[in-house]
Amino acid sequence: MAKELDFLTKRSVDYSKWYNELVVKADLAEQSDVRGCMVIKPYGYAIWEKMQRILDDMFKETGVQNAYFPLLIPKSFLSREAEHVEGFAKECAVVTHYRLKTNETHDGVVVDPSAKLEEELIIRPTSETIIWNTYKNWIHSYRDLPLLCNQWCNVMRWEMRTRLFLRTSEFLWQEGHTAHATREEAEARAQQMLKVYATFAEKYMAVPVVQGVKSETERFAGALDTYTIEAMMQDGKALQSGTSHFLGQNFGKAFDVQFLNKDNKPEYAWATSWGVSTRLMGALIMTHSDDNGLVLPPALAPIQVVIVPIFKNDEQLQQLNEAVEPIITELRKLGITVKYDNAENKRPGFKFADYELKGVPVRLVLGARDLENGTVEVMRRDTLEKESRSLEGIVAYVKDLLDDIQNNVFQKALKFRDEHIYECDNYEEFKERVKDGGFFLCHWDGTAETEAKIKEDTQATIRCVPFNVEQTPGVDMVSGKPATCRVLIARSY
RNA sequence: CGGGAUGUAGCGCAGUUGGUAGCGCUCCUGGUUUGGGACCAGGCGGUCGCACGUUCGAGCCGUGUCAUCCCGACCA
Repeated sequence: MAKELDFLTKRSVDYSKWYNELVVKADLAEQSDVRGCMVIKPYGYAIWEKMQRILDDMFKETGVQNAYFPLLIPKSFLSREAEHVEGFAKECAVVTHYRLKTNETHDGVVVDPSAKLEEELIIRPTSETIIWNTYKNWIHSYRDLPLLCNQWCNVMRWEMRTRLFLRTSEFLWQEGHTAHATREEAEARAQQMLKVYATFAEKYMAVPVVQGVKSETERFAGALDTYTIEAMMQDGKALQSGTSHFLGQNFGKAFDVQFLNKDNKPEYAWATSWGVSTRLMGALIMTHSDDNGLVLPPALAPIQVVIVPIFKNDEQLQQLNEAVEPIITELRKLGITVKYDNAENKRPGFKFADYELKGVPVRLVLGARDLENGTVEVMRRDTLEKESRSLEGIVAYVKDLLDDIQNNVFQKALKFRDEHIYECDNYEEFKERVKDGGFFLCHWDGTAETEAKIKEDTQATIRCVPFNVEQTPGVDMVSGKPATCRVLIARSY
């Protein structure tokens, strides 16, 4: 194995470092020279674009429309909702001036002090405030509701420590913001969008998720309820992969969004917001990758099938080109993305390793031997199995194989996750085992004190109260008091 | 903002008691190769983070400063 790829074997030693190098080597993204920011490279962005397209269609099926709101938020907007500002104040980038000027030595620029803004502008950390300030003008009657908007944009949160895709100062996401006439409708919408996220994660990303509701301390700033999908990474840590918030009337009241209901009585609008970000890329990478690099589920792979010809001279290459052409055409007719890599400046072995590193689900290899025998070598990325098959019926076979891979990577991830979910009611045992990762289902008395103690002792947090776990009576493993529910506890990213 | 470390070629690093900078990878050129990350030969590439100081002389010593990374606190 080439020296620079030794990192792939280090996975169990230092998962963070391994992840970081994989992201860079697979050509997904790299750290920008700008503090805490990330450059998403074309290959990584192609995956994100596929995610965007699928999610966007799913949103629209539920009646959501896209819109766009400003990047800059007047400082005063942010302070209108007390909990919201408290949650975000510490990580906001602030615009204070609108002009630069040449410095005294004429070899650079300085901020022009005379161009100080009367009111500072905040670069959005999330857009509830500016959107609800706008909704005030859009909502007057119950007939204006529900209002269902989504925007695809970037946001900025000045994080202390950043990691590619998982936590960067600037990140790309979508944020949906809905307004409703009734509490019931808003709550239903918040849960509906969580279901959309869960379906997307499992069906397309092949990432199994636990759906649930956050504890009060983990709740979004300004929300009454925060719903979440939690995925398990291969080191056993949890990754919050999407959230949907029921915001009650908090923002309706803060921004004075009132409407007249059917009884001609004024009422504050009910709100939800929900979002997923480029963090999903991190989930995708950390759920499926192996020692050969990335493993992409076919539904999201920018290249689903790569064809590598093996040739010794131009004549052979010509023959292979001709033999391969109908296969490519047929695959593309089925909507399959195919790359035919007949570049002469790289050797086959290099190509094999490179496409494996990039997670291409299926590889077809054709050489002079195959031309004689009418065969082709098929390799599937998820299991790395190779087989020689007849060219006859190869297109239909590959199509089925892609479906099989999509299903298999999900089943594999599901199996891994389920094998690392434990029921545990003994705190000493919990403390010992949680270090090694995994999800723990534990009885909880519902108090913030217990939550804080667990975090202090083990760095683990309550990820959520899962929806699909049968709730049995029990006692809190820390306090010994009667438990209100069984919660999911894990260390997380 | 606390605790620790590091800044030398695009990347990863070495550089001895202070004497004017080197190795591997990458990249470029030529040739031979091509069924699992090729080999040989030649070549390009550096204000040693920045500033000041000590010295005949600083990558190396001193002071300051900036930046980055790791461990905490904070987080989609």
